[in-house]
Amino acid sequence: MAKPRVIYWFRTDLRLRDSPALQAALDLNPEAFWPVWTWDPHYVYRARVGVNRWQFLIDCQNDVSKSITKINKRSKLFLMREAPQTLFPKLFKAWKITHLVFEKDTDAYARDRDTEVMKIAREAGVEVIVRSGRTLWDSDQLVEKNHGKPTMSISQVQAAGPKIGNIPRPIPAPKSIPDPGETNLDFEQEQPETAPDLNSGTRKHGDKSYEKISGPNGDFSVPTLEELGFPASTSLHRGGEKIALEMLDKIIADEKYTATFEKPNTAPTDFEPQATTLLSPHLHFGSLSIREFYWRVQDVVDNYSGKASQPPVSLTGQLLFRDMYFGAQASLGYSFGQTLYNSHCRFIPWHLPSKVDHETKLVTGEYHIDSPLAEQWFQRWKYGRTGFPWIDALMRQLRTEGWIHHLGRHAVACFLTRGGCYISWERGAEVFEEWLLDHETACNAGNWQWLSCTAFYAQFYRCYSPVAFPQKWDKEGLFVRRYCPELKGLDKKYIYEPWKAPIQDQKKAGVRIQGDGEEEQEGVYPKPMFDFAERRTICLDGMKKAYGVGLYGDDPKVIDGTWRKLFDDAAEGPTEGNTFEDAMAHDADEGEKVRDGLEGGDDNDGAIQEDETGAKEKGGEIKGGDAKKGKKRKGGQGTLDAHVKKSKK
DNA sequence: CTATGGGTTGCCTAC
DNA sequence: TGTAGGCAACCCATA
Repeated sequence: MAKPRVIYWFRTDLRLRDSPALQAALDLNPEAFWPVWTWDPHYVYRARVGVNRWQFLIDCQNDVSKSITKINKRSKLFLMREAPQTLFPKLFKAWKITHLVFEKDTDAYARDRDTEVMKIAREAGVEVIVRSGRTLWDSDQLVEKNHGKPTMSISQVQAAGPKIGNIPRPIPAPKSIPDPGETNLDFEQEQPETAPDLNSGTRKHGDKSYEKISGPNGDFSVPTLEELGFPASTSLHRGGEKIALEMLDKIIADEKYTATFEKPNTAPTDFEPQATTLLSPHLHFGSLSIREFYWRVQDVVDNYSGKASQPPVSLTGQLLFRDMYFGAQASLGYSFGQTLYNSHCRFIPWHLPSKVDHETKLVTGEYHIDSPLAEQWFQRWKYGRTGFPWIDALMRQLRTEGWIHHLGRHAVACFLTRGGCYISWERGAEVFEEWLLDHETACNAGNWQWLSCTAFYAQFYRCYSPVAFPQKWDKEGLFVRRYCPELKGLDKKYIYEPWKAPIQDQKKAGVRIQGDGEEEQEGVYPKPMFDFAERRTICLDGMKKAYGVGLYGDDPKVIDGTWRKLFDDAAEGPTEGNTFEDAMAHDADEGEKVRDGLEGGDDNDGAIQEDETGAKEKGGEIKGGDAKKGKKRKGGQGTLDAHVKKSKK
């Protein structure tokens, strides 16, 4: 019998140490062994990936490639610029492959992709070996032990996990890797569908990564940002297994930190160094094994002489949350990443709701601009120009460095959704998806649902203040001064509410608090975009109302638009509730028309119609007639006074 | 069935 | 400077 000819398919497991799937591949004792990465157009064009995360991925790929070459100088990571679904059938044949091995991935798209690849392999007579390794416990098993239901609380994970068994100890990196076989390719490269390209806004020129299947030099090398058309990374956080293990070593060496870590007591305002581990991007790309992290920490905890912290606040507790979100996603699939058709996500009539294709039941990637004012708030939030320094500093840190502290994420997420703007959590999740180095679909969607009180968490009356919360950690405002340098000279008395600084103080500090942040101006910081206390009250009322109505994303009333009957106009959000009698008539239509009907857009197309550039900055346009028109049309949407009065009755 | 306590990470005021 | 209780009130697991 011929010896195995094996492709090991790297995906979110960019490491050599503690990779159960890689070990399984090597255990086949292959005659020829190709470590492969497929440059999937779905990731390149259809996922939101900012330049910093591209760099991190490339770092990880280069590092794993180097590590392979170190063990066998004839081998490396063979990066092929084509979708796996079309590449593999050709590759199986050309290289006479007998086995395909990879780590299990429960992301919704990954499942579809892998199902297709497994079918292709079966047809080609190639044996597929899949090993779980991305989470503490296999997510499907976790769901099974949770009575077949998505894991929606940490106590469920703590009950279900141990029923599967103990968390395995990490296995060492392989000491040898067999030679690859031939690497000639005598087939054509399938050209990808490049549109829509969700990353076109970041590219400075067109993507060149599909010009040749083996790369510009024909050596299967890892792409460069230049090849992808992106500018240079702006983050100092770097990827790769080597770096990840060094970081872990450093953390573990500090026994007290490791054993007594309590997440809620770490300061979100700390920078250089940050208060948490910064290992999350490595867990995402797999440059660090989750079991490696778990056991290195657990061993310190077990040997600690003092009082160690416990899950869920401890370091290992953080990993449980990750498994919880993975379990929820494994069970709910695509719907976990959106509100509509999500059986476990509460329906709240947020502003800027996602557009949904009712045939596929999936969000389209676009959204309805039901309120120009909300859109303006959203843009100001995204680019760190809200006029609230704590929020702006965090958003600027996120954009330039790709990472913010977990509690900082709480602050900006609460502010955008239930505690300020009343904008859909899905808008915020998209921004995080683009900018976070550690973006993990399951964790991102889960945490946004948590913070917006649509799932996992329900105490919506606990609301983060953009002034009081950072005061708890950083009275001097050092964090704000670092990321909003125009406020550097301001007295600490005003650092979180600069609009209160008298004009003399502003002059002394060399900053003027004026304008709406639409355009950046040297020495100018915008006024706050709303009165936070007022907005907090309005949002709280809206949440109370929506909780009372009690709809979830898969409710027929949510899908067909009749949810409006259950809301009145006192509820914040584009409800136009029971005063909008004709809305139902429009909703009888199918598909996109349903959502269009929901707009109640009859005579105001100019004000509410979004266009291709809708998500981009609109300059002064919003502020002009449109904003006024929107306000008027919504009758209370932007009229804070009316809402405040109503909320006080 | 109801009652009760807990839930990784709120804010404010009083002592 | 730290802590307790009120605030208004959510869901869920358990008894």
